[in-house]
Amino acid sequence: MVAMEKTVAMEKTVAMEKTRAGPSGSAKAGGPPRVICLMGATASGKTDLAVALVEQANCEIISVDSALIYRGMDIGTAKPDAETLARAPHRLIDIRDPSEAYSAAEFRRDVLVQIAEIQAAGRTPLLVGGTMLYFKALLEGLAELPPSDPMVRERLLAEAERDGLASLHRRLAAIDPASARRIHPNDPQRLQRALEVYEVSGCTLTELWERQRRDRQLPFRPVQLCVELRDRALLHARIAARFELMLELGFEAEVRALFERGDLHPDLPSIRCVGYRQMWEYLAGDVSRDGMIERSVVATRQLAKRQLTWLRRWPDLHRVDPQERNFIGNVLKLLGEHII
RNA sequence: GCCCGGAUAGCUCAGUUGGUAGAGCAGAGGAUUGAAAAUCCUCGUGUCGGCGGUUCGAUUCCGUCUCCGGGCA
Repeated sequence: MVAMEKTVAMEKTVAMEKTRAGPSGSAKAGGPPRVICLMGATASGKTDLAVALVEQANCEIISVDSALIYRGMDIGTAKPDAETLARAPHRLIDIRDPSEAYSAAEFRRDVLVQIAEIQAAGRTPLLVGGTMLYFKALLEGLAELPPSDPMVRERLLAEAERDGLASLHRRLAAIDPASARRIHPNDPQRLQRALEVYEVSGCTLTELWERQRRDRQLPFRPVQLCVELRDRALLHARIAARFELMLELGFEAEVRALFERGDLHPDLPSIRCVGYRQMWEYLAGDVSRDGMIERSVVATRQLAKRQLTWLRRWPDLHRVDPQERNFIGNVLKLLGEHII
């Protein structure tokens, strides 16, 4: 009887790990330490909540955001201001120059180091952000693949321009039919990546994915929270208001400084960020100021929508709405059940 | 007041030699493995401004009214 219970409990644990280690069960005694994952669409109030948590619990923030990594990109990324950062320091912000690239794999490597450091100091890591692929890379791992290769990418891009995307897709179908079936012929980025992996490693993406270990144990157990405004119209209103505020805070001058550096261009991941891309077009004289504002707000709404698509089917998520009364108190209570 | 244009999807507009209409954008849903704030996929019934007339049939032609531009007084 006792043995059976033990077996059931073990199976439960294994199942939990497979589904990204859900927060069910008591976390206080034993087991790997907790980390808090705080997710949510842009402009839904993640930062405010994170700062409040830092002030009321023994935790330390790590940013999970592909735009906050860039130095000199502060206003348009809604990076917390200096005063906020002094109160609630964020790790993994300002770690790249806008001319540089970053990746989910680099994030995974970096974030594991930061988590270990915070835990060694006796605190709970508080991961906050909206880059859902980064959260996924951390929680589920990535296959061992070669990093991107700028030379190969350039060659593939030239090939696509010369012979068309269909040609790339045909070539992929010949070497890796499974990937070709999965990747839409109009998706230049994934087509390029699949071919790049093959050219660099000699192995197909499909082969390398199959070698991926899915039963990896995380060195922590996540409590996953999602800040979600249930009213979409309210989210849209907040997005529009926030962009106006960014303009008042000097967003145009911020992008102009990048524009005038001379070494940056609109194909860079940094300049493709929401708002920066549109302000760049305005500075280049391609759209009017009103057009820039409209397109920036639209792009932000579309970003939020894509984030919500990730979140909608995300497992083991505690959803909290900043509109509810005693919002922070409720979150603290929820976390208290798992951590404190 | 007169003349000329407009009025069609949330927006900008195309179109129907008379058989009740379709693009782009927006929006919604989805995908997402080293660019991810990226990249890609799917989704289009709307008194065709109102009223009347001609017609088997009008969003289309005619009349009239309303509104919006522009011009002339």
